[in-house]
Amino acid sequence: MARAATTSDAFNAIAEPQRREILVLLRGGERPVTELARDLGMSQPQASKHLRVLREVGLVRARGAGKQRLYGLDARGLRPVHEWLGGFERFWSGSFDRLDEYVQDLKQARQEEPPDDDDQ
Amino acid sequence: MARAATTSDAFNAIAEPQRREILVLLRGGERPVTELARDLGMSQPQASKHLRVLREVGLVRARGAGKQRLYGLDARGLRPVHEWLGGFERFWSGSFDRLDEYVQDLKQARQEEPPDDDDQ
DNA sequence: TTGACGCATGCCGATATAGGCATATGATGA
DNA sequence: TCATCATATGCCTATATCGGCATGCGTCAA
Repeated sequence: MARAATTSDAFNAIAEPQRREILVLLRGGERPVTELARDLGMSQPQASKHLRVLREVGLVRARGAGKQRLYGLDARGLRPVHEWLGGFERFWSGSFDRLDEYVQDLKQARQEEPPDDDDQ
Repeated sequence: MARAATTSDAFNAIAEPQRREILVLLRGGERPVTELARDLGMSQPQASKHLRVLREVGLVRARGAGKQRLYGLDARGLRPVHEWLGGFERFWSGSFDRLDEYVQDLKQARQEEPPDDDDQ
C-alpha cells in the first residue's frame, strides 16, 4: 500500500503546504485560478490540481463566472480536524503540568542510559 | 517530486490514521510498542515504524525501560497545527455557518469594492 | 553462555504522489 | 465561425510512502 489518497480526508489534503496556502488566501474571498497561481508562485496546472484535491475533499467550491472560475473557501471540513487536535490541547496548556514532569523523567532516563538516540 | 516526507512536519505525520490512533492512545500515558500494536491491531514492525515517524517529528518520546521501550506523548508539536486551523474557526461558526450565506457575502463585498483587492 | 523476549530495521512490492509540459475543454467576443 | 483567454486534464519522471516478512540488536534471566 502507498500513502492514503490526498482526497481521502481533510487531514491528507492539508498535509501539502501549497494547499494550505491556497486555503489561507481564500480566506480573503473568492479568487480565480490564475490569480492564485500567480500569488503563490506556482504554475497554473499545479494550482488547478491542488484546487481539484481541495474540491474533492470539500474544502473549496468552484463557481463559474464567465470565462473564469472563482474558487471559494468552505472550511467546514476543517472543523473535525480542529476538534481532533483540541483533544490534545490540555497537553500543551499550562494547567497540565504532567508534561513537564514527564520531560524531566525523560531527561533523567537519557542521562542515565547510553545514547541509544538514534533519532536523527 | 513525490509527496512530502511524513517526517517533514506534524501536518504530514498526522495525515496517517494509524498514527493519529497511536497519539490518542498515548494520551492515556506511556506504553510499550507491543501493547500499542496489539491494541491497534497492527503488526509490531508497523507500530515501530509509525512510532519512528512520530519520534522524528517530535510528537512522541521514547524511554528505555528494561527490555521494553516506553513511548510517551509530546503533543506540543500539534499546537502549531491547531493554531493554523484556528485561523479558519470563524468560517464554521456563526454567520459563516452556511456556505450559501458566505457566498452571498462575498458577492456583495465584490460588488461594493473593486475586485482587485490586490494580492497580499 | 545461551535462550527468550522486545523492539528496530532492511528489503520488497504496489501505489499515489507533486511537478513539468503539452494539450484538451469551455466560454467569450468579433 | 474562428481566435483567444481561463482552466482542466493527460502523460511522464522521480520519489516516498505503507504494509508484510525476515532478521538484526539489545536486554534480561538461568
